[in-house]
Amino acid sequence: MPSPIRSITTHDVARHAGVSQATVSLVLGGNPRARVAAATRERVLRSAEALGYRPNILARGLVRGRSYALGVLVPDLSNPFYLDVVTGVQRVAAEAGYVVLPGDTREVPAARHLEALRARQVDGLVLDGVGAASLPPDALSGTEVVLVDEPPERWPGVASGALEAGRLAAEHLLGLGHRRLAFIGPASDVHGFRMRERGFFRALRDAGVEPRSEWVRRTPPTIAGGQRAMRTLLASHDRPSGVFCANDLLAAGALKTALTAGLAVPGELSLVGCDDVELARVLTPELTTVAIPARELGARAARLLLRRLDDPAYAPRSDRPLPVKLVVRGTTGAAG
Amino acid sequence: MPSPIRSITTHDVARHAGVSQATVSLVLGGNPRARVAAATRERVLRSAEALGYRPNILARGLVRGRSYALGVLVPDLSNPFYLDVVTGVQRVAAEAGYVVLPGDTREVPAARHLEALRARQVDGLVLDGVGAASLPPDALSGTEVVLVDEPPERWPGVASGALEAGRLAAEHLLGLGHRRLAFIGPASDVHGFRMRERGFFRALRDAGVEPRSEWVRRTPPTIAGGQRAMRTLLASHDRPSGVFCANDLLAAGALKTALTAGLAVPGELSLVGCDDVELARVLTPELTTVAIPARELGARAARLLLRRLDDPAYAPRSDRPLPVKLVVRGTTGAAG
DNA sequence: TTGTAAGCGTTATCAT
DNA sequence: ATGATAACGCTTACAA
Repeated sequence: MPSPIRSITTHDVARHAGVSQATVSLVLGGNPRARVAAATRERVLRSAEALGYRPNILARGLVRGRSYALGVLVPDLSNPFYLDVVTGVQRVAAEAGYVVLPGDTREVPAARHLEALRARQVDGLVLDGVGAASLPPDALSGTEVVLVDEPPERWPGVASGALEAGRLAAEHLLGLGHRRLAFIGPASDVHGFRMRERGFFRALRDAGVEPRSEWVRRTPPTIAGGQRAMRTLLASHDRPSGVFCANDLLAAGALKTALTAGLAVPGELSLVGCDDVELARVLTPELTTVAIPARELGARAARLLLRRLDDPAYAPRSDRPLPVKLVVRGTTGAAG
Repeated sequence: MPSPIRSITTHDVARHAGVSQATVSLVLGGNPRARVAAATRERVLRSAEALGYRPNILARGLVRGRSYALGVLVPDLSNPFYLDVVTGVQRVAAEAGYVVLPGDTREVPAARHLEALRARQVDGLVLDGVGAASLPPDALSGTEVVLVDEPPERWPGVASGALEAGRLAAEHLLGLGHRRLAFIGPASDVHGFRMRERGFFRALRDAGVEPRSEWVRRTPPTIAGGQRAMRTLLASHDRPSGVFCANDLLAAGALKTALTAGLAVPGELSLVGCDDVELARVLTPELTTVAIPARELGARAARLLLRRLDDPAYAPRSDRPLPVKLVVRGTTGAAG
């Protein structure tokens, strides 16, 4: 049974224009080196217009061996940061005629997403924060892959200055006179988070500040996680005076808990987030954070992926991470 | 030129199993009334497994006249409410083997999205808050459409209790003794917003409270919009004591501005939002709001759409809107 | 310059 | 119960 309302095909246009179906394809297929008489082309174009012809991208894909679809996997689409990455991919992809299928691994494991994307013949994959290394061996074989903020070992990737982000946060807090510094971040081995953490502690050590293990709180990188972690930090009789949170969601949760507990922020506690999502400016006081260019990260990933789709041998020359920037707002102040 | 890495097809499996390609399709196609000898079926299954066969959904779609893809259009994906609606659609769609192509009309107009989705042969469309009525005449023709929170005139739809939401907000504020009530909402003619507004004002009038026109602030339904509107409200020497915001983003912005201006919330100003997105519980004080079941709204829309795909004549019997619920938190208190 | 024909991977209708 | 065979809508040699 054919589709209920059959849409206009090249055959219809051909009949209407009095030419062969192949000629229609030549004219409408956007093939640059298609040589068709101006008069014929005109006629075909007019017929297509008149009938309201729309090419069937699926059929085109079938013969070209391309689906013109890209998969994007992130850990949590409800985190505005990842959503922005996806949006960046989307924008670039759309310009090239690609559609993007976003997926998030909160409820469905990455491997299952990959399975589904593969059945859909996606031409390429962008993976951010899903730990490509710990995936089933050939979950990624046969598809072009670009990684975001992961070590570019087996696959090419784009990166933000995660190490630098951690360092900036540390130096800002140190510069304000803080020495009693805590860190809140996920326990997962997501490379981007690891680097933020490493940058932070490296800067501390460089300044001769030895981190205390009880001030390193591991928790899911969500608002709820931030609240829990801050509750623990406040429960100890020996409180830190400054905290770096591995992302803004954690920071938002931490801030909430601190304020609810009656702490003055930044009077008694300074807080630095990371990402600079819109939420950061809605909080009161506004969140000091490190801005990561999420959209640009996604856009870059998409550009790299699209290039490699055309030329699998293409390797980016500059692996330089995207610049990050400290944004000082209201949650940080001089140490008591 | 075929795709670089040709994947396993039914032909490969057929060769491997020593049967015809058609038989493979019969076994693997999931056709319930396919009668194949148990031994043959077993052999085919084993071969498919061995070769790692994955059906090509695009090819299947081509012959079935289905793409197994659904489009979802919302005004703003960065609004967690709409993201939740999309997530709801996604979950249901995925279970039925459909993929969803989300689009947002912030940068690209709905008509252009529709154009692209149509070229991709999407089987159906879910539209939320994009004003289906004001689209080009045949932008939606030839596709199954389900509307969310719009008047179900030409197309079937699902709805939340938007009218009720406005009423709940009003009655809550009235119950707290507020009489000087303002409203912040978008100027656009998005039906859902209109209903929330109507419900609010209707309840006011029912209570004998006449709304003041200078306390009706129109602004884009975003955080920035909420800030602007609240700034205007505060600038007038005659301030309202309670405000209903058409969504939580507006409320978050309004709260921020009020707090920054030094107002006590809820001491001097009570604030009610709408949607109950996660953000509502991160703010300090936590936002009183009306919970709308966004995910369920999306899930319902998807279920309706999928049903109609199988049976275009199907019309839902119960149009009952999804229940909404007032969630009293910290931004509302008794009138001074 | 244009038309014919093969084929992309699948489903589905036939014969066998 | 299984195997040819003809679509699905398109692209792309190759022939005319």
